[in-house]
Amino acid sequence: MKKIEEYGTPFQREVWEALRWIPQGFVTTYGAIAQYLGRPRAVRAVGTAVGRNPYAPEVPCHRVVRADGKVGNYSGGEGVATKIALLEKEGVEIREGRVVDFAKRLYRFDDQQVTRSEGS
DNA sequence: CCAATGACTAATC
DNA sequence: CGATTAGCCATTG
Repeated sequence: MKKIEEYGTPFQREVWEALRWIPQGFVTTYGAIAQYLGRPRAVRAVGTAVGRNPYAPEVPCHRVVRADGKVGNYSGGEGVATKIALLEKEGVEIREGRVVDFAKRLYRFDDQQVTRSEGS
């Protein structure tokens, strides 16, 4: 693993490290990361920080999508096309630029990625 | 320090 | 659902 600790601002490092908690096959939103970092309103800053991730796609910045379920943007490889390719390769289905079953694929940093099938 | 910027979000039209 | 507007925040010049 690379040493994130040596690059970027403290805030950016927090964001990049947060990306590591996102399980393969799941996605999260910029807002979720912002909340996880204790800065629920810093969604833009989070987006900028994620976009500047120098370790993509090693650090799963491609697992971050928009709050409405759309894929959003991507700066690596072929852009959004690469982002979608990576996600589908991990088992996240994408249709018309949106994540299929977004609610079920969303990782909230709260608990584990339990797919909980209609609990009681 | 101020002004501009951006892989965002929510509300309106 | 696409286009616009306004809000918010860390980073950068």
